[in-house]
Amino acid sequence: MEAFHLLSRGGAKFDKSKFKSDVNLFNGKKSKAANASTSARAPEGELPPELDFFKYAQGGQGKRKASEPNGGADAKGKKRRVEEDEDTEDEDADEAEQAAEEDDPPMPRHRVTTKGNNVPEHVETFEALRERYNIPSRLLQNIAQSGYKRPTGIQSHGIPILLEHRDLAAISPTGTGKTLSYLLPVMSALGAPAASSKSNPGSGVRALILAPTRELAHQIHNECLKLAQGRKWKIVLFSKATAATLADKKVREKIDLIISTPLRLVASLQAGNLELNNVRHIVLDEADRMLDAEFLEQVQEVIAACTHPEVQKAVFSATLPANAEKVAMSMLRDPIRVVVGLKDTPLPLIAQSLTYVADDQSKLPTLLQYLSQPYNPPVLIFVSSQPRATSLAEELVISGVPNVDCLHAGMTMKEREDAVSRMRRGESWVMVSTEVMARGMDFKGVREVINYDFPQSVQSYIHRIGRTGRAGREGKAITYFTNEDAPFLKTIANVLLQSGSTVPEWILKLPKPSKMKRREMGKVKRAEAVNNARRIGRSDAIKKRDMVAASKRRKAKETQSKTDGATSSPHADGADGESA
DNA sequence: AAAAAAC
Repeated sequence: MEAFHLLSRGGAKFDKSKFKSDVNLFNGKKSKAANASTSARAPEGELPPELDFFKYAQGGQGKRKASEPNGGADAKGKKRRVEEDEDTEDEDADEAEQAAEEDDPPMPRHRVTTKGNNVPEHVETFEALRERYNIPSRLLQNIAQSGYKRPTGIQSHGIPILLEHRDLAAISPTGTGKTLSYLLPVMSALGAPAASSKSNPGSGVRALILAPTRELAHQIHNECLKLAQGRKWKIVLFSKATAATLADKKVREKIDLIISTPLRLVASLQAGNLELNNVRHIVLDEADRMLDAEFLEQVQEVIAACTHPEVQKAVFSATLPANAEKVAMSMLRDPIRVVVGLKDTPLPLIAQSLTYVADDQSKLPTLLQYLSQPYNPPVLIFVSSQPRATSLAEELVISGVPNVDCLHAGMTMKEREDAVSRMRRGESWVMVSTEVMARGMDFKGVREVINYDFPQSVQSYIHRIGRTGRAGREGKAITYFTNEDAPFLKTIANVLLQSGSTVPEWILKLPKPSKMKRREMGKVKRAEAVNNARRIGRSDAIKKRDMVAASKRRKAKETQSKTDGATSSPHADGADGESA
């Protein structure tokens, strides 16, 4: 483990300034290319995709099915719909300068469709919001300072809806500024800080934002702090530590806004340490994820605790499958539904491809080969489990790949945070991760995503590759597939087609496997997974290292009673614990 | 259809 950290961080190898200039070079080139392709495509009018678009957008649900047939038929460039989007959702606090230097990529507009009663008119500029809704000018200032210039599609439509206190289901592609779409209205409605109105018993937590991972909650919190500059609101990123302070009622009464993962909040509710009866705004980010089986109960419990009659609810996501949408709509009151671009379709800005790799063993050589040639760092690599993330990262380090990092939820909070910061600072060239990183995370610099392990759903695919191509930048996504992935290959291939990437003929000719067949193959896959898929490569080097580590641990245990906290790397055992 | 994440 220590070897891993040393190697991957290896000071000598990492030449930051060089990296930076590479990045700049890339940016310059790319934005020109993006401009060119935009202007080339848009004016030509590409009728077929446009027509397709309207068909789907107006039809509402079930588009995926409808799209499959012609996806196969007209193939290729045809399916490339209008360029959409983009905005400037930026990231994180420490990224302000980076944003400044990268400046504005082209911002093609998305088609937007809305459905619902009395839909408020959209705005073209942030200034228009002040005229119409009288939102605090300090907030507008902070928005400008954070580098936001023009509202994106979801912002110009979603913000007025939320400012008029309507419930909203918003579907907008990855990297198109959803975060600001809900933060601005919520913060605009927040009013005076709870701490300042002691006489008012109706203060306390007035807004709640729920996200599926700690990392995403943290990122939202950062964004929130930027918008809140100059105000005295107490904006809390919920964690074990902050939850512990809530035993004191005075502390919780001063909170204005909470950003949290659901379970954390449920724990505090059940402990009787939190009142949500004055919450006026609830936002579910990554809504389809928040409403799937594992989270639904928790989310419902939180929502049930928000008993104020005027509570406004909003759900946001880049994907919203029909069943999730049903659940979402049933929670909302007289909702408005806004769809930007094509539902469940990635951005055309992302150049996607599929790579055949026969079987699991063939993946590592393929990846090493890829990384031995010039690529655009940072690359984000997705695998299907924590142990696979750990061992793939180790294999890469051992193979001499520079600046390799790893991030999964089995790591300690500190390790996770450190990994994210390295990523944000541009120090990671190759980041190996699990689904934790698949949703919402906004690393502007990510130019390439590799699905080392095949994604388990269309939604997962869309979100994973959506880590690149953000805010109008171009991106590249490669997906490895093995024979075992065959049953799900065609579904993903159709997603590629829909978003303007090309797919080899033979894949399109694959029959759609029957449900039974899929189930059968699923079984085989699972059985094999149990047998061999925990670790990636199992090189001799790693085996040896593991044995050494194991014996060290044994020794450490024996002497533990004496030396206790003195071990140099308490976290190493945890992260490496699965090595058995 | 299934793992990851949430604590």
